[in-house]
Amino acid sequence: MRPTMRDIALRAGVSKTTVSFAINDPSRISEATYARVMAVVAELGYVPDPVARTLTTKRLGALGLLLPQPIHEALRNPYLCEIIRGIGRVCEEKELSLTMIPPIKGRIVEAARRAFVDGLITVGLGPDHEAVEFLRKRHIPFATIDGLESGMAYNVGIDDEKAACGLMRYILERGHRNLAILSLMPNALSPPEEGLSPVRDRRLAGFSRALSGIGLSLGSAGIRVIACEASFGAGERAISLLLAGAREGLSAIVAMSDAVALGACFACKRLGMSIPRDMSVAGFDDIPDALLAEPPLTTVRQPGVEKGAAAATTVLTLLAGGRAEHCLLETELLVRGSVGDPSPLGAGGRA
Amino acid sequence: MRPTMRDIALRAGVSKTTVSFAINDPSRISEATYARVMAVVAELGYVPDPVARTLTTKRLGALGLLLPQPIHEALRNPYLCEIIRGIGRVCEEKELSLTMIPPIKGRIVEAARRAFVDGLITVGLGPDHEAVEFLRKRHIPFATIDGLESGMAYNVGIDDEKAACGLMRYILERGHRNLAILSLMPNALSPPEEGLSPVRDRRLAGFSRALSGIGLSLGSAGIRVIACEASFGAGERAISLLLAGAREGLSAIVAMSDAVALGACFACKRLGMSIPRDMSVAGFDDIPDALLAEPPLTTVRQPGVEKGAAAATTVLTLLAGGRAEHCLLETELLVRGSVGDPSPLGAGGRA
DNA sequence: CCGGTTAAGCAAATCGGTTAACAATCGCGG
DNA sequence: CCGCGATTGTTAACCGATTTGCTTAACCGG
Repeated sequence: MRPTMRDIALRAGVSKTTVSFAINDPSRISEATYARVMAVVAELGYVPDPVARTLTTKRLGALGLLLPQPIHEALRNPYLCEIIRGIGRVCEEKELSLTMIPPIKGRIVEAARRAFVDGLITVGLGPDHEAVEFLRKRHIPFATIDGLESGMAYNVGIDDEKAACGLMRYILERGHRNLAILSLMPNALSPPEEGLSPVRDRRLAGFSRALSGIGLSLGSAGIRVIACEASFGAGERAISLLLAGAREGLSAIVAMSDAVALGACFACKRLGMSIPRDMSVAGFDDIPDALLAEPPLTTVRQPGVEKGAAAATTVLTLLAGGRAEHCLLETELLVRGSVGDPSPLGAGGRA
Repeated sequence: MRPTMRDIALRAGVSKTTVSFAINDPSRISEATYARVMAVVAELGYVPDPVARTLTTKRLGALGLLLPQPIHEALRNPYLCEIIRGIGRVCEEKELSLTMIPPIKGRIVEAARRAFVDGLITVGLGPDHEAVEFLRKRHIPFATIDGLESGMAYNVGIDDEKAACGLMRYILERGHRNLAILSLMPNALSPPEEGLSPVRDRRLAGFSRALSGIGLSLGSAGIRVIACEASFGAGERAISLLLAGAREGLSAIVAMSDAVALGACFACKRLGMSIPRDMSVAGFDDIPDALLAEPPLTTVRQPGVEKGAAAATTVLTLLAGGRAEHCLLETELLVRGSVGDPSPLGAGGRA
């Protein structure tokens, strides 16, 4: 069995306290004793049990990320990876580890309960989500990413409404009137009580505002809103399915995530279409692949890494007893090659 | 402050023991008492402290992944993401969380020390790595991925030598004689004592064997071996640098990872070359992007997700006291579009 | 009415550390 | 040679749970 402090103390002929001092504060004991204790420590290969230590110090040395989906799916989402990388960068600096906490039995709050961490970060959860409520009640330091700004939780995000509106305006300015909007799922794995995605709602609102600028709405003819999981595969399937039916003049696809948009591109290409000649596609996030795609994807850049880093910093501030605040990051419309003019083909197909 | 078991006991007018029973084994107490206790539990929002519980139960409910690099860099590596996804899938099933543990002060073993986990998984560490030795000494259940098969640790991997040899044979059969091999760094962040990468060494051995089949070696004229971090950016830089000098007849680039290969492709394209007409590129791993690239990347598929899952399963087996064994997974040469015949241009340049 | 089960609840030990409070020893100035 | 502070080490309480025995009371058949 693994040696404990008692074993060391016994073998070195000192008390547990002395061993503890040798390890945590050598200045408290004589050099000779220190040497003797450490010799035994080395001999038995003793390492203090981090768990036991935690009981009194109250520090685990870990930050937790409450994932909205199973790890297996979450890491397929490049945008989420960016966020994790940002959190990781901060953890790195503070010598913390990062625990990814998937929902248990589909419930995030259940996962939050058993978390072995000093602080938590959530993604996509509004202030009335049961998990957020739980964290507040338990006074666990935490920050939300892509949640809602409220008195209930410190949030890190962007102005989704404005960004989405800007993107849609651009699409409309290019002349597109016949669109498929690939929205997000309410929440990948959510039973109703898990609450809806604040991000999705605000982006839809942004789209809506842009549309209303030219007298259209999300319900207008020619505007389809399709809920779609945030993954390449989901985007591909959604568009394949859509185009398998009548194309009905569709000239542009606007997705709420780049992963979905790239999936859509893939589906289009497989059907022999050329982008942006036969179909325009726009995304959201600016994941690394967006730039590498051919043509490079027109999208809204949002700083994923910075989001993660800001959230982690917020949690650490809270942990240190400091006063935190909401954080709103900048976005930018990146006009690249995937959006063109409405194709004559598309227009023709409509008739 | 967060309520403890004592608080509940006091308020419910029972002993701590009774509260513990109410939570862990209600059958041990009367229904009336159970109800009373749980009412107080609900009222105060009590949740047992997982850390304290662990002290006696010895189960943390978490698996740890010892990363060879900081999280920030590690997650940029799609292949590593695949591995993590595989581990995640297993964690999911067992309701465990997954802790990503970056090196501390550049030392993996230091990170292993403070890990709050039931079992660990390492990536790319040989049996003589100090971290692996530490884990053995401490009898922590663990498995290595891409390590070496040995009596010291259960390993999950592929036959790197054979796979690399197969890939190189194919390249040589297509007629290429003037190559750049993008090898891996000894280890992204390793001081010498961190040990070299077993994977790299065996793949080089495989390349070497294939080359020797036609009378060449890694040291022959026309064969360059360039160490390169396992990332898109590193591959891009390495090739940009290489091609900035004289091209010297180079007709093919063989990388040890797809990320690097894709970076190399990008660099080539930016210089106006067409793949595979002007330059052939082959990778290793078969990450999702490999198939999506244009042209799709010729590569060696190795099952990243399965690797992770197998390693996690191994650790769980060990944890349950069972007997584990090494796991050697299958690879497959995927001939796609990125490798062609040596270009006349390349051949000409050599003169 | 009695001995023997069973059920319900509790006190105390334990897990492996940290830390406050205190005791013993030493050195040194006065 | 006394007394005081600094140095070194120890004892014991504590962190928040689990778990082993033990006690008490209720119940049951004979």
